[in-house]
Amino acid sequence: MDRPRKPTLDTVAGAVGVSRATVSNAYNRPDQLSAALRERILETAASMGYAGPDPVARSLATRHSAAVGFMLGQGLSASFADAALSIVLDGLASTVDGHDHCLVLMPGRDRGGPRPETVTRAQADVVVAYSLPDDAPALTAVRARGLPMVVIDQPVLPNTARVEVDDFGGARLAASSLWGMGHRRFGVVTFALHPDGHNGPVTPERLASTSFRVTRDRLHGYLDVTGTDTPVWECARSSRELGRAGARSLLSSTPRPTALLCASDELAFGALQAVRDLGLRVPADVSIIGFDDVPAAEHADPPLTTVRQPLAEKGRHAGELALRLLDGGRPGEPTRLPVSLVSRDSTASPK
Amino acid sequence: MDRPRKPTLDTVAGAVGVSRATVSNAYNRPDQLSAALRERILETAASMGYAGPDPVARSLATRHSAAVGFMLGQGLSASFADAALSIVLDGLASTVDGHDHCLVLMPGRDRGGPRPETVTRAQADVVVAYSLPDDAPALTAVRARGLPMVVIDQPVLPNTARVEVDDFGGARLAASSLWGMGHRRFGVVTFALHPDGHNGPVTPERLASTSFRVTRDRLHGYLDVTGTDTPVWECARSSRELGRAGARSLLSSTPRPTALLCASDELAFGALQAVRDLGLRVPADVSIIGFDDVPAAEHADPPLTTVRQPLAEKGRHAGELALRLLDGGRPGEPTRLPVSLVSRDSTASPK
DNA sequence: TTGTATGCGTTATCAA
DNA sequence: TTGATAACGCATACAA
Repeated sequence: MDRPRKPTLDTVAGAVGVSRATVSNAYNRPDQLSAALRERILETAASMGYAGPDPVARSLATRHSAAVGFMLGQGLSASFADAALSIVLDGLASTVDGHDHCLVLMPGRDRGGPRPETVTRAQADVVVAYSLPDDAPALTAVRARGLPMVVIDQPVLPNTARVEVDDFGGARLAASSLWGMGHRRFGVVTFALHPDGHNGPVTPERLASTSFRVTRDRLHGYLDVTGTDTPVWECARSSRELGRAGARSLLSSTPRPTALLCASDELAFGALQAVRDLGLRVPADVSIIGFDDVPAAEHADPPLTTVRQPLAEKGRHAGELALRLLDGGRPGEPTRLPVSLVSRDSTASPK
Repeated sequence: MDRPRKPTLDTVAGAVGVSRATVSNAYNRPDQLSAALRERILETAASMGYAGPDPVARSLATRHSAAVGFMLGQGLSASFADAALSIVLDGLASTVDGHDHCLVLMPGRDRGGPRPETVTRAQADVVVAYSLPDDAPALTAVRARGLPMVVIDQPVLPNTARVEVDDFGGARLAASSLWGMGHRRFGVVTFALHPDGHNGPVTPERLASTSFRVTRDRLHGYLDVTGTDTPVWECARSSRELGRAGARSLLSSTPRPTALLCASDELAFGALQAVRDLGLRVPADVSIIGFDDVPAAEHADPPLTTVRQPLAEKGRHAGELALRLLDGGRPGEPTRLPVSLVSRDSTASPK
């Protein structure tokens, strides 16, 4: 009743009448043996139901698993609305897959990233950390294993490869454009300052101790031009729904802001909806500006003015960095990808 | 200049003055040695920078890699635009992570699923296939490796574990509800019938040879009620934008349909937008109905009437099934999760 | 062009 | 409670 044991290199070697090494070469170094022999080996291997060298055994022998780990701050469903993550991940996955590497997912459990045990047990040669809080335990676990790491966006770690964008500059760009149009009363809708699930107005104390660099930089970029007394609403996640609620709250204050600066497009989409909810119009009554330039921004109603960052490029570059680290490359200086303002129809001069 | 070799079980065993087996037990079978010794081992291990047993070596010895592979039909960016995938994936990831298993991503390259080589080299004990076309090469690769597999939704494979919903029944439910309200002129917006990237009206020939079971069932469920002469528009992917374009086309025919049946919520969101584009109103001028009941459906403008399927549950169940297969369980009969109609404000009787 | 020998870092069986 | 020892399935210098 016990099924036949799976064939191994040895099995097929025996069947063909050659040594194990030769069969191994047939798969990994075709130039090391005659085409005829190779053909014969592959054929009988197939007929025996041998699907090629076992990946795990190969990994042990070569001492690399041909996999890159991907750690993210939240669960997958929390990020379902966040197109930015999807695009980055897609860029990363393509790059990695193109070099015959797998992507091992390590989603965040609590809000602070993956469990340390998950990291400890994952078979990966290198890890890409996506937008983790400064003190994520998973980071310590990666260090403990001595795995090379590249971080996307945050946190800022000494001597660690990183790819990021100029969040401060981008935010400043957005705010300046609004200021230049004549806006003087602003509201800011931001995503999390801390991984504690808070939704609501931001107090100065909370602002002073953010544990997300990206949030910090974008916020400071905005406030740098609008003034530190600008009301800020914090959303626990970057979601349309939370953005809608935040914007609604901001817009119900008197005097009403004439422009809303949003830390992400997703939040801005919510803000767009909030303006509609209140019977107002964009940009006639309220200007809305986003950050990221996800594909939907162009098709929003009205098309969203936003700060463009090269998302796919970010993922691709992180992948290349990771692969280079595997090749013994040094972390080097962080790569800073360019941002730019994309002016569409959600902003205009105030009446 | 060569860095010191990483410590192994042997290294710490030597340092503590015990055998390799004992150190192994310290990590895997705490009850097999005295607490004191264990403590001492763990301590010196930490001081030597040993982060625990190497995952790859462990996998070779135990003969399972503690990872489940996840194959999907498209690239990540295309798929993640669809909240349904994210939610399913989240359910799967939680389940799997809760049992100390990793998730290895195998995104589709071409439209037919992951590359076979990707599957061949992936370290996973079991694979879950998400909504692949009937003839995906990746499926053959999984078979060749003799890996157990559970498929979500499609394709239907003999003797293979599967979790699905009653797509035909759900679609019928939706159409019947509209019919009951008095609608007689319908349009259908569907996602891909074939993995060939086609966008446009569906001919009877194309309809007759769909390679996606889910599409087939939902479509037939709709047409079963509305009649086979109902115009159908096919979108290459389930995206808001494509749905918008399709709906716009359908709505510009004369006489205009009074109701649009969409194969997914994402397509329905696009349809909602299309109605607005044309200066019409939902549901006064056109009724819209979706499928899935993603979270955004409830917050759409207006809130979307749709067919609810338990997405997270689908992912969780697939995860449990996969884990059970690993435990030597038999595939068993496919699990069919229930669907139900959620009536909200995007449907009403025609004027 | 092919074969031999050894190492990769564990787990697991069995004996002490 | 602890320690030898044999798998696990493969890659790779090196020798033939």
